[in-house]
Amino acid sequence: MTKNSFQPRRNLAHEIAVQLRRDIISGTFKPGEALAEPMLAERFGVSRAPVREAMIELERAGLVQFETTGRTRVRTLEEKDITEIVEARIALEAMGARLAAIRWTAEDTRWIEKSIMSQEKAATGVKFSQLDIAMHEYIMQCSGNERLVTLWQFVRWQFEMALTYIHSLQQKMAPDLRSFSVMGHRNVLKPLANRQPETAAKVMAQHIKDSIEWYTPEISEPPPTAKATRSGKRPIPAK
Amino acid sequence: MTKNSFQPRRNLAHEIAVQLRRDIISGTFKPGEALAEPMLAERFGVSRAPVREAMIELERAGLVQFETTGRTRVRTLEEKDITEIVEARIALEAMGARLAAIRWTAEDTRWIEKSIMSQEKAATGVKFSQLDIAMHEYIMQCSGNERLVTLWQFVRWQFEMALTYIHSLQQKMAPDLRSFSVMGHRNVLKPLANRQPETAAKVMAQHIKDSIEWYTPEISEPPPTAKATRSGKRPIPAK
DNA sequence: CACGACGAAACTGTCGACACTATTCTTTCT
DNA sequence: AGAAAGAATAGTGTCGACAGTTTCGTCGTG
Repeated sequence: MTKNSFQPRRNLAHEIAVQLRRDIISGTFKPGEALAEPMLAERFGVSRAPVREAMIELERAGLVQFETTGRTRVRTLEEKDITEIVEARIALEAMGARLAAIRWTAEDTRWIEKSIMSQEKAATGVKFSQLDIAMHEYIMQCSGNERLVTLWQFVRWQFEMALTYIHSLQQKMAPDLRSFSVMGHRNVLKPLANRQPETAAKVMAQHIKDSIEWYTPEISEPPPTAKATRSGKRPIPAK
Repeated sequence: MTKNSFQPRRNLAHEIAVQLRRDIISGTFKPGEALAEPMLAERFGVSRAPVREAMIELERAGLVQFETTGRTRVRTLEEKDITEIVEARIALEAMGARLAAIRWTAEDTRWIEKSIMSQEKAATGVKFSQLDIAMHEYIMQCSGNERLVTLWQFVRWQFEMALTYIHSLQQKMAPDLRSFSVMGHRNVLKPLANRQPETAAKVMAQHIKDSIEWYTPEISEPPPTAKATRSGKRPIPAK
């Protein structure tokens, strides 16, 4: 695997961005919710400057959106957004798999096999998703294309946020979904290990398309409107 | 064509980012060159705050890079970078063409035909490239996937920057290169107009791959090292 | 002459302040 | 009571300042 040489600034702003990203993905801040700079500054115990920079970093990751007035809100998630995210994932990961197949090593195979074994043992849907995403990330990095990985990261976080709003994953995972996904992963590994770029691309695209078929029917909860989530000042959780 | 609903903050920072992007793409600031915030603040007649935000926006577009110390430099361009950019373009634009073919309209066909006619009349390589990129952008927006377009924009600016360092484009365009490119565009239009997604994706990928084959042999100038460009305080050009 | 240490200059990260604008609440009039 | 107008509250955009750190230039020494 080729290492990704991208290194973000290691300043306060980045730390806050990481923390805030976690909060958004985990649902602490809900879609449509306003993110006021003074509020966040107090929450993290810093001034507004680093918060502002963190906002920009999150906007680029597609987790928040700026209004024309300058206000920032957590990005809302609708049917169309899921479609877009998946289409973007397919575009990037198909190419990622294609390139990864070219440079694939025996060590990479071992890594994936180990990951698949962990996936089979994952107790919850959440845990499984984490392992799933980690595996996809590994393959992307095997592509050796730093830019492709960077672009993928943006989609990845949006995807993780979407997963939070898919109910079924929050509970114990359906055995058939798990075995289906694992089978998909085995199918992906095969052309990679055999160094068949075109097949790897095709199988990866199909795998992503398939796995989302299992999820989407479950996206029942309509994203709460901004008004609904803002009503009543939510107490600021302790840092 | 579906309109892209993304709207950036319309503040000073964004204006500076746009201007600075132009300066980098046009070669006013050269790869490896340090971009000090006070210097840019003076150049644009603003304080450091908007400049800082502009830097983050440019970093996301891949035009500048942060060092671990916090310094910002114009991103360097090497052989590998061109490869990465092209691979990313293929990934995104193949998917873009695939989706665009689904929603393609007669109006879109007219737009492209008009663009191709302009391309045939373009006097310089630079002008041709602009029309070329505009056409690719149009197709991306026809995909109807806002996220795909956003991701593509990042690669696009890096690609434009790379073009600046391809000498042949700066001069009068070789007739055979032009007719070759135009033919490629006609080939792309066909499956789009016929609404053949898979063919459109394949042809678009091939077209990008082909057109870069014509360029790359010309990338002879090694990117100047940071040291070379920093020697002697370059006078700040008037705004 | 090369090289390392020291001091000066420059740059970044963060903060608090202020003007201006958007939003919310209150009051008044129909 | 409902709507419109105005006041108060909250938030954004930008600035200048300061501490800490890096970088650059210079001087002294082997």
